[in-house]
Amino acid sequence: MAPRTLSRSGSEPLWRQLQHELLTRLDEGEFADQFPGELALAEEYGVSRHTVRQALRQLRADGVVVAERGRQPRVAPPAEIAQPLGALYSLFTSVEEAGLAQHSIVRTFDLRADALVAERLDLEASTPLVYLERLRLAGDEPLALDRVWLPADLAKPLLQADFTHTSLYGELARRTGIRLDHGREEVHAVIPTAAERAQLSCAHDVAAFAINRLSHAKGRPVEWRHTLVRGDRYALTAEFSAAGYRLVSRS
Amino acid sequence: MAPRTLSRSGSEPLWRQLQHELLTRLDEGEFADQFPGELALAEEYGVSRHTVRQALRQLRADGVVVAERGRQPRVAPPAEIAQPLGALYSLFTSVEEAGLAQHSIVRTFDLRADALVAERLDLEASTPLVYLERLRLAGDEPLALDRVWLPADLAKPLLQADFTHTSLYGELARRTGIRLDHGREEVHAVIPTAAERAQLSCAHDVAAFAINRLSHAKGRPVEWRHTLVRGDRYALTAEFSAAGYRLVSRS
DNA sequence: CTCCCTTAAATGTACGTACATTCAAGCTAG
DNA sequence: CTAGCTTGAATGTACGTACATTTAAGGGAG
Repeated sequence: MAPRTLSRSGSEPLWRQLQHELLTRLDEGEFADQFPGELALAEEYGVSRHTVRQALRQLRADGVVVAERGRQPRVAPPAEIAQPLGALYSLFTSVEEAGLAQHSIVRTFDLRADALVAERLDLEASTPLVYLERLRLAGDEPLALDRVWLPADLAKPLLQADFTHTSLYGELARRTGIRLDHGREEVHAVIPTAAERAQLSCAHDVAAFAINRLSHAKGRPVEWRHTLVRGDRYALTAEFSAAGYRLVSRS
Repeated sequence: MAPRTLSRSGSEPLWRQLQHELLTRLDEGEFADQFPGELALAEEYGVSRHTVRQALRQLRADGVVVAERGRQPRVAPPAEIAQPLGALYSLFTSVEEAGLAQHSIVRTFDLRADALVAERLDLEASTPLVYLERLRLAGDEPLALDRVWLPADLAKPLLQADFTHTSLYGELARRTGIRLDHGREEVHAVIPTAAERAQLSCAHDVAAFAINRLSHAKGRPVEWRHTLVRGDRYALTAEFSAAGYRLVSRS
């Protein structure tokens, strides 16, 4: 193994240099099959095991790398369930925990262009987009109206999928390998239009949440979503403390 | 200084025992003025500095204890701004960042009993409560209708305060020393009643957020709050990633 | 009295060692 | 062929040392 060098005279600590080195090599997928052990890294970079442990500490705390006594160290499995956080995730787990069956009615599912959405996805106005419009039911009653746009060059393989029972994020990962890693959402309180009320088959005195979400994968905008949720069937619930703010499923 | 002992035969690592010890002593307020240094702790407990550092690592990462080169180590200032997290905090910082002046009109401010609220606060139905009802304005236009109940035995000193310009949490900390440390809130989408619309002076086609919040301080329920926020003047904005979910002020 | 330098104290970095504990693979005995 | 033992490898814990860096306090020169 070719020994690599770290600057011992620079102002940046050795362990931090090593940490960045490893993050870079991880991003390049170098350790996909196996991650080197502490002693191997210590020898490769010519530093002590103590320094290697300091460099690895944060990577392990962040779950980027998994290490246990006796085990072969490995790169953590790619983020698993962590992606679908947020109000929408909270919504659908809440329904599930309430014991209600969920399924969707696919209203529209095609390729199209939309200048407004394209702009939000940072694309040319005429770029083709995969468009999926679903009515989501929980226990046979409408709960939400869900519209999603994704760039066609990434999401075309999705067109073969049946979204009656499966989740978008699951199919996206399975068919294209794309996993959303971060995003931003806005939650508005609105009064549904007559047309929306009809689709959601809810009374005239019911308000709704309108949730806009822009999600990214590896730095690229990948999903623009607009969801309208009946206000009489759902509430956002959250806990907060010094440790932070966390959405919870209703109990 | 009396040397303290840790179990060297038990299964729990020394550093973890020490960590718990220090947390306990911190809770008892022992280090209010000054926190001992690494060498002092090492000598007091008869362990190496390495072990002390391991024990302190998490306490420092969590911000419980502040340490810097050369400085006297200290216990972190008591949580400062960390308490008022959540949708309401997000709401009012957003308004501030938008450059709008905020003030309140106090509609009601008295002592009363309320069986329903008392139950939520885990109190007897007849327990006297401090009740504060405010109309909150941002830039001279109504933004939210805010109702708060607190146990009178704790919150009586608040009655002397003027809540036209000051925040409840600030006065609570200043006058009673109580700092809320965690809580739970529910955000509903609702259509305001005619009376509420009149108070908020908003159009008939505007929805609203109804936020219920139960806050605790040191394990005791201390605040029940009900806030109605105009949906045309505010949206909840949040970012999410593998690291978690975080409410943000609008940009 | 004030400014600057020295010095002490504290944490940060980095090296070394030793042994304990755990897991997985391989080998051996039955 | 399988069960159980041995062994190697990896991380976890814990000790030690040395020096660098930063801050704050104190003392001395002007």
